[in-house]
Amino acid sequence: MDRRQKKSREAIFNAFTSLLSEKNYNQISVQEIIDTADVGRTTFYAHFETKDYLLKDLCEELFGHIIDTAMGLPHGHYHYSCGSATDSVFLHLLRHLQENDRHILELLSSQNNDLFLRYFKSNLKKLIISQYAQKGLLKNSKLPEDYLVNHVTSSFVETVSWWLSHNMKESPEQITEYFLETIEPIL
Amino acid sequence: MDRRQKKSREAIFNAFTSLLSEKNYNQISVQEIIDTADVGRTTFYAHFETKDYLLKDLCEELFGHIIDTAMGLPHGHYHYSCGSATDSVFLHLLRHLQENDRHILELLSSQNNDLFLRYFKSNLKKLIISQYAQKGLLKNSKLPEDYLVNHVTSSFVETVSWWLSHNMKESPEQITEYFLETIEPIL
DNA sequence: TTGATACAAAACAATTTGTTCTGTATCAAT
DNA sequence: ATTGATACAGAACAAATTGTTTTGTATCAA
Repeated sequence: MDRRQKKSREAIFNAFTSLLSEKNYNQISVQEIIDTADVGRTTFYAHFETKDYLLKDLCEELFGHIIDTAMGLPHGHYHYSCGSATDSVFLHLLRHLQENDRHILELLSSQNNDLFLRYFKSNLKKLIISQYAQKGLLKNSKLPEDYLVNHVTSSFVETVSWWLSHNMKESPEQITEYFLETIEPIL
Repeated sequence: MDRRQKKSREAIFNAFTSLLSEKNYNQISVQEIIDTADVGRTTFYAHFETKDYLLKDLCEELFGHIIDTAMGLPHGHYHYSCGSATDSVFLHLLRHLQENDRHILELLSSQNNDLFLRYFKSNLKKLIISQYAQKGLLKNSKLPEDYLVNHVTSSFVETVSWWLSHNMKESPEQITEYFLETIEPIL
């Protein structure tokens, strides 16, 4: 990709991220983003069709990256090693989040919380499916598989959300244990 | 309240609801709401400060009503009667939703899903707290109480959401069993 | 060096927002 | 039935926003 493109795209992402951490998505205008990023109006619309697409692209970069690295990991087997959870994908995800790559934590803690949690969830679901559902590891239950997948996914997202609202006082290991405590009994 | 006020307020709510079921919240302008509701611009702003407040008020009416009637119910004891779930508050809520009061289902199934689910969740949390947490019924566990409250609340909201996405093919009783299956083991 | 392209700047019409004015219709209370 | 209060419609308004278009310049990769 052209250096100029990359630079502009990055500048817009940064401006958008910065604005999102201090005000509501709906209250951010394209004009503000342009001014903050210090790029021309033409440039913005050359990169992003609308503000919604900007959000979508940003989220795909953020969560896509996190989930993809988790996808590459050797598949965990938390359902065999109840309790310890040291090699859970979930623990890996939490540690990754803790590194706060690209201010992702600010976004997940912002007023627009739910905006990002939604994208987080949709990406995470893919991971859950590829790691567990596809292998039939979620079938030992009275519950429909897609209900179970959704439950596990949203429970993890909610766990992260709760963790953030507590200013991440707990360790990733502790949070992983909390999470596994809620889902292991039903798997 | 003045009949005229009630009439205008109702007309705006209906217009808003109708628009929400066919397009995204962000893409609905005050102008559209005004035109659909057939009220003057002055009237709209006399009732609602902004579009966001309109949404907030609508949600409070919708969920406040449902939750309040559930609040009035004799407190359930699902944690004693594992499995049957016939007198669960949750079952009552599902039945209430099924009646589709004021097109609440259309809203909960709309593109703006998460918008309403957030309000649903925040109201539901109050109910959960008043029915269970306050009585210390959620303490038999290794998990922090507020984590547990959040888990139970969001699990129910997710369950409802899943139900809706399945066009509510299952009975409220069946859904209640699914839900209790996921949370009873950890209480 | 060259041709392609990403860009800035400016101008543009169309739309939106929230406010303010004037006059009218409806209300509840006497 | 009359009255005073108020909710309303309609219109006009400035300010801001949106997305597009045009023109010229700077930067790119080859």
